[in-house]
Amino acid sequence: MSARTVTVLNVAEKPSVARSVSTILSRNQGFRMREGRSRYNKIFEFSYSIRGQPCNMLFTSVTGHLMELEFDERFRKWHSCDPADLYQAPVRKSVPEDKKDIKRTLEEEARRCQWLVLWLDCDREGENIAFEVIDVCTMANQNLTIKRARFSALIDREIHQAVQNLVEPNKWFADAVDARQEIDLRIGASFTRFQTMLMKDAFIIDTAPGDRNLVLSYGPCQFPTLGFVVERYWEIQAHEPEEFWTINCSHRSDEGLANFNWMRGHLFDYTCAVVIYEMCIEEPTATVTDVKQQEKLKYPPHPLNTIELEKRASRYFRMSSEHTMKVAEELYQAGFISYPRTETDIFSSRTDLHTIVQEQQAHPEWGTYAQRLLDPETGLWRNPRGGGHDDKAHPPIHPTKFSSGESNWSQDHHKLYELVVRHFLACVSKPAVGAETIVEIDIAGELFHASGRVVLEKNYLDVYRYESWGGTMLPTYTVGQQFIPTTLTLDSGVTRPPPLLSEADLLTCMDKEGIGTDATMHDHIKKLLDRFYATKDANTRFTPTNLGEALVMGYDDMGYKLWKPYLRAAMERDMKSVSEGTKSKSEVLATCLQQMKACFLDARVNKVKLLEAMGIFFQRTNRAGGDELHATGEVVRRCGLCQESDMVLRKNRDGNFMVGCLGYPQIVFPRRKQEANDFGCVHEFGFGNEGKALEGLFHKFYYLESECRNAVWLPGPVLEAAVTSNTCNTCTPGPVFLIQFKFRRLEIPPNYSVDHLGCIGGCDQILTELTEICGTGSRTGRARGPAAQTNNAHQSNTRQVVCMNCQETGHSSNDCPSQRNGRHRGMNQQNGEAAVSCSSCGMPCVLRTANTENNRGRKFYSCQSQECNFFVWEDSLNNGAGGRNFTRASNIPRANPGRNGGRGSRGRGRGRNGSHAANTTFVSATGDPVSGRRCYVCGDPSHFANMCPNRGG
DNA sequence: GCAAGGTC
Repeated sequence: MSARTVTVLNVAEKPSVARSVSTILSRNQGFRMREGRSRYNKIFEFSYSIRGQPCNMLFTSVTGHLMELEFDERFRKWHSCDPADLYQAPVRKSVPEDKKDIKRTLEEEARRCQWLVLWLDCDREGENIAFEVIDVCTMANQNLTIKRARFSALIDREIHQAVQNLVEPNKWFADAVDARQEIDLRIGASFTRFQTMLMKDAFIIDTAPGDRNLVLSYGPCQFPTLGFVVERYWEIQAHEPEEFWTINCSHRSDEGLANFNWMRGHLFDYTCAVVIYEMCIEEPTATVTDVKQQEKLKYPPHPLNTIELEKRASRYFRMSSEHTMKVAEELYQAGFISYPRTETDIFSSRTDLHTIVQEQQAHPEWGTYAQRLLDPETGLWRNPRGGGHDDKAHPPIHPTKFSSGESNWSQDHHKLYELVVRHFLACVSKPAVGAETIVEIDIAGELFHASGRVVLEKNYLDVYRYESWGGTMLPTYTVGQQFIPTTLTLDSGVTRPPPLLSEADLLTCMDKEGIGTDATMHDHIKKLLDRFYATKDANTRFTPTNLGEALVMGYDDMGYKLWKPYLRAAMERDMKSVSEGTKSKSEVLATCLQQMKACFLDARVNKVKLLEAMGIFFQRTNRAGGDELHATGEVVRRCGLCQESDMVLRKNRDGNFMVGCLGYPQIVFPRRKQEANDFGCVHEFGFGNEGKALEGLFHKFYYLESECRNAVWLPGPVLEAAVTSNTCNTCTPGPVFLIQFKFRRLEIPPNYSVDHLGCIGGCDQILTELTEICGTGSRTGRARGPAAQTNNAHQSNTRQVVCMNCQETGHSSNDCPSQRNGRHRGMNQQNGEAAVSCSSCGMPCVLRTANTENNRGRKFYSCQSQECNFFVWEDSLNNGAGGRNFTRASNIPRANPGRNGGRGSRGRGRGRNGSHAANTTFVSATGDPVSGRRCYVCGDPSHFANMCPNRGG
């Protein structure tokens, strides 16, 4: 070896890269391979010349991060410190036991070298690993010259270019990761310890039966992932089914059948739909007004990256993302597919796509397609389009070796390899071509359209059998042509809630909000299942468990969005600033940790919210842990209503006090019946009889059998309240224990004392006055999630007030809709607004405001009589609703008059029957009684669901 | 017993 020769230690992020780069750089003379201390990380040796400098190259690798961040020894045990201390506890990086052999290899080789060249992946994590390697190597040899190789693909030109243009390692990139690691560790450990220790002993957590090592973990990625699942679940719970109507038309001719859809889509206003429908059937001749013909293309998917692979495997094969990655990793290790952890969905122009296709020509199933693809005469080839993502490190996932199946492959290996190959062949293929025809017709001024499609060229669809593009033939129509429809029907339907999130949906949410990386998303999803926060059904759809829902609810009640993706997004922005040098690592760490510590301390002060949320779903133990809640409450008196249970003093989640009966239904399950039965719940509140027709669509509610809803709400300004041993001399039946109150000074009139020893038995004038002046702390529940604005089914999970007027939950007697309407009516009369009498029964009508999706804010009059169904839109009285005559329509039974109350409408407004129905008959354009779908409750074609005699009330 | 990120 020449005296001028330097020995260079090269380190890659993984063994495969060390081998690939060594292969490329030693192309002329080859390399020698020898063992290192770690069985996976071999050492490759070869000669090379860097900018004229002869080098003896040693090439080895690590396996991802070499070091781990951890707390100092004395903070590691859970009970060693207050979790809040974890925001300042010293942390240090060290090499864990299972990486010690790699460290020894690096140390030994570094001692022999003059240069260290870092070949870690060119992203922030890679840069951070580079500095871990530098740490280890410089400890062994302080005289090393340190350089970084920048490369974006493992191809000859790129690698040679990288080694001839070595640069300095980027400390900013590494700093960003250091900050991320430290924040993740401190937040994760503090919240996890806090919530686990708080709740594990306080509740019987039957969601995780028999799991003694139950950990209620919190993490900046896993919690927002859970948040997505819970939010969708709440959205479904909050959904109010709304009935709508649509007019359908079909026409059968010699050439076949055409189904025409109403251009208005559907209407929620039944009256309006009927009026239009009647106009159509009175004048049913259809005139063709337009015939459009156009060519449509269906494009193949973009080249495959990790998230797409996971999503498609989940969609096509119901494979979990975690399992997909395991199988993909094995296929990669065996050389059949390219590196499976990649963001890239565009092929580099240097990739030899044709060669990859050529290899697949021998396959019995798709070989012929590959042959056609390579034949220029077919014109099937098309250079792939990218989706705009490039991690600059790895190409899209593609086949790297031909296989018609290996003997050691499982079904899933076969499926996944096939998906990778078919996807690859698809994205180098031409799009499918179809001819689309749209025919528009006019019936009595109403427009309808029908469309048909003929697939002219399947192209990529021939190989990508996971996708289809249905064709429907349409008879020929010409503009001006007239015909009488074969059927013309008014059909009803109901709006449906969105489905539970599927695994593919969840990945989309995470990707969109930047939760996790493509290599870790599946881990976070799996963590939800491992921690018993969510379950996954056979359709890969996720439902939160009671535990998952309670945790999210608890933090939500505190007002924290810790379960939302915002925290992670903010952290990600900070990391970016650090990597760009606009903020320093210490600056970001200081501000972020300060904020998070404040948040942590506040959460701890408000831990009662978490305990209360847990208390909704889980039974308490007698052990320590949320004793702050006074869970059982202090007994004030025997309940005079049920005469079975005690009434106890309680503080609700908003900090308001009440004295409630212990017989109050503690468990309210918006869940499956079986679950309810297990808890002895027999009362069912659902959707009346139509619930049968909607079974599976909506959740019902089950209450405990021996329930008592007796409650006395205390004045809102109560700051503190404690039951004393003094009893009231006047109230019976006794004893009624007196309560020592402390009121908030600013919230009560000046002539009242802040301290008061009071009685809730009815004798206490001061309590009565303060309640009248200041109101109580009762509430009607909150909206959760975007869909919860109108009415929130979720509130049924919380302890609810029972209205003394209508005996329904969801509002107090102060807020009872029936009372409210009464008040409105009074106000209207005071204001001199026109009062309307029912044209059907003569009773006065109440002016109400609609709260349905399509008519929110619109005013309508509704007959006060519960036996009558009359209703009319206010604006239709004034202007005739755009010229249409509604006089007749108002005699037609209304669609959903009680809708303004949502679930609370049961009982009221359900007294309608078919009394008005006889006036309206439904016939097709041909004069026959209409056929097809009608009432969705009983299926009878003679009426709609709103008139169904089977519909409950 | 805690996080998330690498990778085997």
